[in-house]
Amino acid sequence: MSHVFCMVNCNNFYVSCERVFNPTLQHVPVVVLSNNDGCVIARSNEAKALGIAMGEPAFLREQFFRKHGVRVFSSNYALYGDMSRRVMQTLAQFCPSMEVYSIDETFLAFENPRPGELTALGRQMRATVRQWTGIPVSIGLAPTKTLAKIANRFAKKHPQYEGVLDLTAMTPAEVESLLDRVEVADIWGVGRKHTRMLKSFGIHTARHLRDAPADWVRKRMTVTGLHTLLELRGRPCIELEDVAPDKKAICASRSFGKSVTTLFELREAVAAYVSRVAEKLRAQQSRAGRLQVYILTNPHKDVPQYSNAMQVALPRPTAHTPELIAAALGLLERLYRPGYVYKKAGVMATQLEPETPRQLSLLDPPEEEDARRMALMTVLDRANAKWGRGTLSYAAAGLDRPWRMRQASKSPRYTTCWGELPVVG
DNA sequence: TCTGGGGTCCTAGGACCC
DNA sequence: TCTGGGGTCCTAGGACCC
Repeated sequence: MSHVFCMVNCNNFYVSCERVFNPTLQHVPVVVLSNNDGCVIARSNEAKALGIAMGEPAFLREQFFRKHGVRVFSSNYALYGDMSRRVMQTLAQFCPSMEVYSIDETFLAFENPRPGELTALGRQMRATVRQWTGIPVSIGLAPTKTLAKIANRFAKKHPQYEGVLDLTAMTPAEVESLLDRVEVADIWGVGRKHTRMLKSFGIHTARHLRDAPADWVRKRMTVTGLHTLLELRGRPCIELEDVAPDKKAICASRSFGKSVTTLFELREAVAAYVSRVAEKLRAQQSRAGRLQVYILTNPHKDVPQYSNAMQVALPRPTAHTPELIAAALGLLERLYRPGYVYKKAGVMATQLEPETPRQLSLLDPPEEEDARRMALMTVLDRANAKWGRGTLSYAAAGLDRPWRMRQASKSPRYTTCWGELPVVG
């Protein structure tokens, strides 16, 4: 049995989501900013053509945006998350094995396809997603995930492929000349450090890496680098993760929208983040054995710097918000130093373990207390799911939250909020 | 006074991903 | 005024045990 991996990637996903609900954004430069309106994290083709780079700080480009009529949006994750779900549901109809890899990417695995059949199927998938969701996608097919990613890039970048490229339908010589045109930096799994290292040894393209000695790569780039090399040779090492494994760490962190100096404000922020972590723990039916809190000043600014983290083993694994808030605030008291301007705080839960199902009849008193507390958490989660995040929250997390992130240019939550539905007429 | 080896578990740090 | 957030995996090294 052999299968062909398929990578489906949404083109300029966040921008495409904005365009679905706002036709005036077609054919003009559009960018979407990160949380806190910090830097550029999505660009339309027109914005790319203007030379706007991924990750550029937005405040350095404000003049430029105005001058070139660039339409700027804060990120709207309620919208993008919902659109992503629609795209994935559409794709799932074409293939039983699917791994949703990120908000805008998914792998599919086709078993024993007939030669050449997948290009046509890819075209059909692409047209269907476009028609049902409004989102344009590109599709790459190959014998390994790493090669499917490469095929996907070509499908997206070169219009002659009409959005679909199947490496299994090409000759070895054709694949080779394609790998000649891929820089090592653009290979999935090769980052900045390894790029610099490889180039210093004269390895510049995917073909060079494919043909490098395996044991040398193993030594220099660990076993993950070896897997990349083997996958470039067409030997699958990275399997499809059909069922998403439980997360091993869950965190929540944010930069502040305004400067924060007092312990009071930090307490509110940390309590809010830890509430979020607790929700995620319960959503995965896990409890945390350890909790970490960190705070830091703005490393980009020329001000006195302080950054520190502390963690604690919890008395018992828990997903109970008040217990976690108490632990986090205890850590914060010890971390806090007055006299600094804080920019960011974060909370991370680790040593997660599954919430064990309990038999009600066998409860001893402490477990009964535990069950009662978790029942309250369930009520809270249901209310927040139904009426929106933050409907019920702990007072420790603050009310007006002046430290909240900035989102000056957010579009409506067109699809997930009754009050923000687009009006036709 | 000086001297082992083998194994496990945990954490920190680095590299990577989107 | 102003530079994102949330994860994974691998390895080295320390602590501890026999």
